[in-house]
Amino acid sequence: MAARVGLTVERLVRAGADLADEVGFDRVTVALLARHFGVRSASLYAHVKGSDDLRTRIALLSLEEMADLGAAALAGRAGKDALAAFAEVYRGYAERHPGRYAAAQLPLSPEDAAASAGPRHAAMTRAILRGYDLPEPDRTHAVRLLGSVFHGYADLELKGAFRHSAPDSRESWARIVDALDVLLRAWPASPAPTPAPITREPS
Amino acid sequence: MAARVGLTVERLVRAGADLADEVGFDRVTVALLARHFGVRSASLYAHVKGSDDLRTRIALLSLEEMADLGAAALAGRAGKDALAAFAEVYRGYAERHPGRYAAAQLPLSPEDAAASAGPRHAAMTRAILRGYDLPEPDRTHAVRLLGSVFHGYADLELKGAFRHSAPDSRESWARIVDALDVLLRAWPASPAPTPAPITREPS
DNA sequence: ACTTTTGCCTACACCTATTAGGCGCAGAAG
DNA sequence: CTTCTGCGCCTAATAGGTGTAGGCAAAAGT
Repeated sequence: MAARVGLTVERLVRAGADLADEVGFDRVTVALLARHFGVRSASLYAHVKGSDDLRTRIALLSLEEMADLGAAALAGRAGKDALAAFAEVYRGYAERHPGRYAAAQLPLSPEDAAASAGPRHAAMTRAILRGYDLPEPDRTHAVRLLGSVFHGYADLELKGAFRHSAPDSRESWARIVDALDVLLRAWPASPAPTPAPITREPS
Repeated sequence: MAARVGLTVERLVRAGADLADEVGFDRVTVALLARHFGVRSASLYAHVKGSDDLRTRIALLSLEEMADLGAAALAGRAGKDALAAFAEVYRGYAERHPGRYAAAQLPLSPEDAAASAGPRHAAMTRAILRGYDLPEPDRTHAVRLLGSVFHGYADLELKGAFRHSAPDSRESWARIVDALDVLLRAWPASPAPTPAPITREPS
């Protein structure tokens, strides 16, 4: 029939990412993607090693896209402005591309992780903190906090955690960014003088 | 052969949760669970509606367990003490029970969500905030922030995001809890009653 | 002891993943 | 313009997971 559809890794990964946004990342399947191209499943194995490889490539693509958006958002901004813009990239990306965002959460092998845009994300978060005045161990703690908030909020929102309760999610997000800005200015100096004994370890 | 193994929903769900902790939540399968009991897959369908039902029940169990631990941790504590204890429940649970923690992230149907321990989690987070002095819309924003940080941090740590970099994750976690305490005390007042025009809407 | 329940089994139909090997169209070589 | 060659997509086939229908025998109720 339609001989030579013209499959390439790039086309497959792109289509796979789109598919993820439509039906959910965990429902992206070699068979489904093959059907989308009007081709048999086996044909994809010439371009992609298999299901895992496909998913990994979609994850890497998503990380790159998000990093590019982040870089664009940070260009020419600093301080709270940069913080808000970067935060909006996360939220916006997760909203517009739920499947890609889910893909970006896929645990990667150390090699893939190192080759991914992950380090760029970390570097950008660090760059945002240049606008605040944090000495070194704290800067890393702050990077981790920001990463947690951005990811945690986007993830919870995606799962609908805020969908059916009172204040609109966008409003909370704006207020949270405000709060983070305040926090980064008032970041508590290194170890508090209270070495309080941790009391319990349940279960 | 071994007639009547004595399957029940509870035993299946419990074993499924343990299995999730061993092999990962997404690798929990009806077939695997059946093998674990030395039984054919079809036999499980008398107790559980299917794969989705099984997963959902594991998710609900995990949410309950976490809520119980949270309640125990909060008993008799207030303020920063309560905050730190609750935070530790999240981190500790995710660390000891990665599969269950992943299960707890499963998106639930509205009915299941309402019947789950999810609302208890929200109520406990709200209770923590009683130790701080936040007026009402802000309290909800703060609940969402805390939820995001707790979940985001646990999730990232589980995926190994902090595993191969400088300061130990536990240290960051302690410092982040400190920072959240500071933030909740210095929470920025709501924006002026003047509905300031939103400046820009990118994209 | 009998009947009823019901727990687990066999058999099947259908889906996805993945491998092995075949055939033909596209572009290069003559 | 023909012929050759390769690679791009195919068919075939295996393995494992989900889920349904119906059977048989052990447990439980009388």
